[in-house]
Amino acid sequence: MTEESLFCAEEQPHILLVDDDETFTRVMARAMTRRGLRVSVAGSAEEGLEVARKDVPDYAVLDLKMEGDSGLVLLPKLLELDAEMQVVILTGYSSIATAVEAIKRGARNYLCKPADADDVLVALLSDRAEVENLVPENPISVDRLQWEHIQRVLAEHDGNVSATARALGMHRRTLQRKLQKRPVRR
Amino acid sequence: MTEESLFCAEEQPHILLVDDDETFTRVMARAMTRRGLRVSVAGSAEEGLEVARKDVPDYAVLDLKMEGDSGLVLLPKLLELDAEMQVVILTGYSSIATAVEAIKRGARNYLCKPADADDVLVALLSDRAEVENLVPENPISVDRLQWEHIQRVLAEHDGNVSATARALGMHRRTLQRKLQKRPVRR
DNA sequence: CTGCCGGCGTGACATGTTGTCGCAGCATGT
DNA sequence: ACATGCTGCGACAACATGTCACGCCGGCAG
Repeated sequence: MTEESLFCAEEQPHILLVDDDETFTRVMARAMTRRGLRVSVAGSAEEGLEVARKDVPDYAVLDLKMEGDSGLVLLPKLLELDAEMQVVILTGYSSIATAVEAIKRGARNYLCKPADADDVLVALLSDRAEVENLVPENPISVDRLQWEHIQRVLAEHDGNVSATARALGMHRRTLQRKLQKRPVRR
Repeated sequence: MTEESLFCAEEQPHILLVDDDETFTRVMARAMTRRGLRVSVAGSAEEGLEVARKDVPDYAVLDLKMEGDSGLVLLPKLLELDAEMQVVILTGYSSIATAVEAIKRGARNYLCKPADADDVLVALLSDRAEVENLVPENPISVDRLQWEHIQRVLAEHDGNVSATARALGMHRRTLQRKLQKRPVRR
């Protein structure tokens, strides 16, 4: 995909970016503008909802871990405004548990940072995910497995860190440190 | 959860297990039977579809990586037989991409091996009435999960420590040390 | 209002675990 | 005989964890 405008000016699509990482939204907004979209930006889920209410977007890109509500909370609220809205979740703290939840709540796709504007557009626009050349060659790594398990148990405990640590028989301090780190890929 | 039957005999639910790992299906089938389900087993996606056509199950557990078609191919075909069927994907080769695809194709949930019968039941039944009865569930500890995963991959590589370490992206020395320790309980 | 409790975030430090390198012994195939 | 690959193990620095401790916040009973 090129950086040329993909859309004609008359029907410029409107995309909403919601992320508390300002560097990310600035770069992504610029890239999206260059590709011919009209961009709105919000730094939190609450702000994102406000913006979307005033000017309903066609597309949205949401982060998961933000101050206040997570993108998973915002997602169904956006779809209430417009059930046809195409929403992707884009986060550095990706896990299978949150991916499953995001798709169940109506997300179009789920991406891991780092991802560029083209990745996002493909995720938003591609009609059907290609067939499954996507089954990995190797089994999941132990670190990744641990991350996925922690995320799952954490979700089961509604995000309660202390309860999760108790359930896993692990020290709360240790769990906190693991959660602060980014997930390992593969 | 106990190993007591969760269901009354008159309305014994029917569950289909599809996995080419015979050890897995044997153990899982036994655990499911003990919990009061009627179990069918298939060793491939094609065989699973055949079995399901003759006797449509209420639940299904599908592996991803199998000889022939993947569980992702079987999934929509099963839902054609009965749109109400509750299906989970359970695999050692898990990834966010396949998780997203599985949910889009109508899976109820997506789990990483190793997972036990209780994990599967929770994934199948969560948000339903039955889950209330089996809530006092204790998640497996991270250490135990890691041990079981290592054993699984080790078996897949015929006990080759070096190959296993490579597949898991972990240092051979570290794997050796982990293997010398005894399995953690709980 | 106030004290108590539980959850959350953080610092500090001793101890345990891992990554990394190296070496030697054993099989296997050329 | 040689190359290759797997295994076991010692050593040590880098990193992760368990543990204790403190302060902050929000809910709730007294």
